[in-house]
Amino acid sequence: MNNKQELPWDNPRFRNWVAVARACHVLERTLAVKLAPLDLKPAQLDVLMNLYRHPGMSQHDLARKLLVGRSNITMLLPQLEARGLLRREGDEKDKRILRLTLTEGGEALLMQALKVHMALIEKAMSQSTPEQCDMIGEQMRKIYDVLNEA
Amino acid sequence: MNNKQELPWDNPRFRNWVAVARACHVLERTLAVKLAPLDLKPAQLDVLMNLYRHPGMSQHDLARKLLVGRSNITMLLPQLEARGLLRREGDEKDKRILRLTLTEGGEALLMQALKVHMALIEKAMSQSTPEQCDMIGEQMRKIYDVLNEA
DNA sequence: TGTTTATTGTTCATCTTTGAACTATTATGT
DNA sequence: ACATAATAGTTCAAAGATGAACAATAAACA
Repeated sequence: MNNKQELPWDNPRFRNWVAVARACHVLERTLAVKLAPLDLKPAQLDVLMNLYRHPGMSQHDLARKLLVGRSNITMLLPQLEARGLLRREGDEKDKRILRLTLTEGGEALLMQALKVHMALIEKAMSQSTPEQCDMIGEQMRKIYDVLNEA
Repeated sequence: MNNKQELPWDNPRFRNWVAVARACHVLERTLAVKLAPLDLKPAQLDVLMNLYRHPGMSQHDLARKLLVGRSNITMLLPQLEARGLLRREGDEKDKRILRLTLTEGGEALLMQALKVHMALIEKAMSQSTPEQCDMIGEQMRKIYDVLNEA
C-alpha cells in the first residue's frame, strides 16, 4: 500500500497557503502589541471599524461581518459601551434589534487605532508592487467566496 | 485640523490585507469543522505536522514554530500524548529539554488529517494559477520576515 | 385570528489561549 | 569554584471564544 501519498509539503498550494496563515498570524500578534497603548484589542478594533463603515447595524449583522458567533458580540460590546465608545439603541420597528453606532469618542479612538493598523500593514506590504498587492486581494476575495458558499 | 486623514479603506494595501485576513479566518473555521470527525482541532494538527517534519524537537522550538507561548504547548500535549499520538522523552544531555516524536498512530492520524486539510486548500486555491499562487506565497514569506525581525 | 416557526439577543458552561510566577537545570562570568 | 544569568518546562488565574439552551419579539400561514 502506498502510505507515502503525495506529501502536502511537496504541493505548492499547500506550502504557499501555510505562508499565508503564518503571515496572518504574526501580523495579528504584532497588531495586538501595537494597539496595547490604546487599551484596544484587535477584536475590538474590528468592531469599531465595522460600526464606522456601517452605522446603525445590528449585533447579528456585526457578528456575521466579523465571522464570529452572536454571543461573542454580546460579551464584547458592554466593555466598549462602558467606555463610551459606542451606543446601543433599540430599533423602533423591531424591538428585538439593537442598533449600534459609534460615539464621537469611539470615532476618535478608532482614528488613532487606524493609524497604528495602517502603519503596520504598510510596513508588511511595502515589499509588494501595487499590482501584486491587488492580485493578492483579488485571489483572497475569491477564496472567501468559495468557502462561504459551500 | 484635518480630521479626515486618508481613510484606510481608500488604501489598496489596507483593503487587500483585510481580504487576506478574512480568507484566513474563514479557512481556519472551515478546517475546524472538517477535522471534527477525526476529533482533532487545527491547533492540534499544527502540532502533529511540525513533529512529523521535525522529529525530536523540543517544546520550546515547537512553541516558536507555532507562534504561541510555551504554556500553550504544555496544555496541548498531554491530550495528544494520552491518545498515544506522540511521545515525550527527556534529552540525555540537557535534562531540561523534552524531545517530541510522533508515534505510528500519530503519523497515521496525521495522514488522514492532511487529506482533509489538503482538499480544503486545493479547493480554496484552485482559482489561482500556479504563478499567482507562488507569488502569493513569496510575498507572504516576505511579510513574515519583515514582521519577525522588527 | 391563532398557532407555529424564525429571528434577535442573552446567559451559561466549557474549552482555549495567554502571561506571570515558579522550579529545575544549564551557561556565563569573575 | 561560586555566584549570577539564562533557559525549558509547568502551574495557575484571568481573559476570550464557542455553542447550546433560553426569553422576547416578529413573521408566516392555516
